[in-house]
Order: sequence, then C-alpha cells, then structure tokens
Amino acid sequence: MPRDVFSALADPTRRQVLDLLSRRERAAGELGRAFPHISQPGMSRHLRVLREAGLVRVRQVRRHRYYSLQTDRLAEVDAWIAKYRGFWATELDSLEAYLDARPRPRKDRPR
Amino acid sequence: MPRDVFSALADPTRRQVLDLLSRRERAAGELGRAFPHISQPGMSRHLRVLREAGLVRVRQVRRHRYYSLQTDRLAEVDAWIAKYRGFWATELDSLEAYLDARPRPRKDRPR
DNA sequence: CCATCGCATAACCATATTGGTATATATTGT
DNA sequence: ACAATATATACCAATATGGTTATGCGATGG
Repeated sequence: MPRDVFSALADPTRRQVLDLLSRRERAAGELGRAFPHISQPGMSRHLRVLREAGLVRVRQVRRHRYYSLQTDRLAEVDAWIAKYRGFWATELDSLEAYLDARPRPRKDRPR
Repeated sequence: MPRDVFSALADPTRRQVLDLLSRRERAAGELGRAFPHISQPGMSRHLRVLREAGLVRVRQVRRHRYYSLQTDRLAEVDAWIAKYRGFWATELDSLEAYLDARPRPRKDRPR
C-alpha cells in the first residue's frame, strides 16, 4: 500500500540508506551490513517502507535483490520545500519585511 | 528538547501549518480554527512539535501567541534533498545508464 | 477581585512504529 | 534431494504518536 514519503524519510536509518543508494545500487544484505546495530529483518523492513513509499526500486538478480533509488517521490518533497526556498535564499530570515510588503489579507473573520 | 526536523515534517497537518505560516504569521487560535477537525489542545501540541524542531518561533503579544516560520531548519532539509536534485534534473530517471557506466561493484564475497 | 480569553499542559487511550527472534520462501550449489 | 544463501514475513514487546477531555495559568476587562 502507498506510504507517505515524508514519514518514510522521518527515520534517520532510512535516510542513510538513501544516501548509500545515491552513489550506487546495493543488495539488501550489503545495506544491512552497513548498519551493524540493526538486524537483518530490521533492515528488510526499512527497505519495505522505502519500497512502499516509492523511494526505491528492486531488481532481482540470482539470489540477490538490488535496491536502487527512485527519485520521483523525492522530487515531490523537493517541490514542497521549494515553496520555502525563497525565504533563506533572500536572507529574509526575520520574515517581517516580507510580510509587511504584502497586501495584508485580513484574516480576522473565520469564514 | 530538540526534535528531529524530518519527524516534525512527517505529519501532514504540521506541513499545512507551515504552509499557512509561509504567508504570514498567525496566532495559535487562528491556526487552530484553520483545522476544525482538530481540537485546540491537539493543535497546541502540533505547535509544540514544530517549536521543538525549531521550525517556528513564537512571539507573545498581549493574550496572543503569534507563530511565524523559522527557516533555518528547513534549509537543512533542503540541503539534504539537494544531494539528490541532480538525479531528476538530468532526466536520469531510469538510473540504469548511470549504474551501467560504473565498474560493477562485484558484491559476491561478503568480506 | 473575578470572570473570561487564549493557550499550554496533564492524563488518558487507541493505534502505529520499531526492533527483536523465529520462521518461511526462493534460489543456488553439491 | 539437501544444505546453504539471501531476503522476506510472522509474531511479539516496547515505545512513540496523535487525538480527546479536563485542567492550569498568565493576561485582560469589568
């Protein structure tokens, strides 16, 4: 079933897995060995979450399952963040000037 | 205590709150009324998570607590995603060509 | 002062998530 | 056919999360 991409990224281990995959594809066991404090089934389930979120693909070759990055969904996250990029790009960290420059939408009445 | 920014972003309601704040600062109650299906304490706790993640600031004016965006941490998330931006930017969605151009990691022997 | 507003916290509950051990399944080597 | 390899699933305990109601508390208005 489809998973929320943001939730999938909420786990630091899963983000690190994606970091590894960003360099090259890797077999499940190879990924598991990169995180010695996590058991094999533990890693397998992290990979499942990433699969269900559409963040990775699997390709079976002989006995191995090679995971690789699927970037479409990451692009969605990037699109979400893009809305905010202007804030720090323009050094407008205090926000105040930006807000004051707007036409004051008048948000007093609830609906 | 410090919160993980990615976990804070994992909740859709909290992302919508940030979307609202990206336009202008808002009082807590104003934010609450924007989500009629969530109780006042519910929203208050979402705001706490956002505070602890450093994603918002609060400014108290008379009886109201005005929340506004704090973009530093979002910039961190953006920096993380930036590493992947090249993937979809270069139309290399299938990844295969990219991987095949590499020297075959030969991952048969465990260690 | 006292009531009320605006919001946070506390206490509680249901569900989700994460991690572990044990086990299943599929593929390959002998 | 059998053992070994590679990975996934089942099951369970511990904790985290998100929501609700009840309550606390500072600030304000009468």
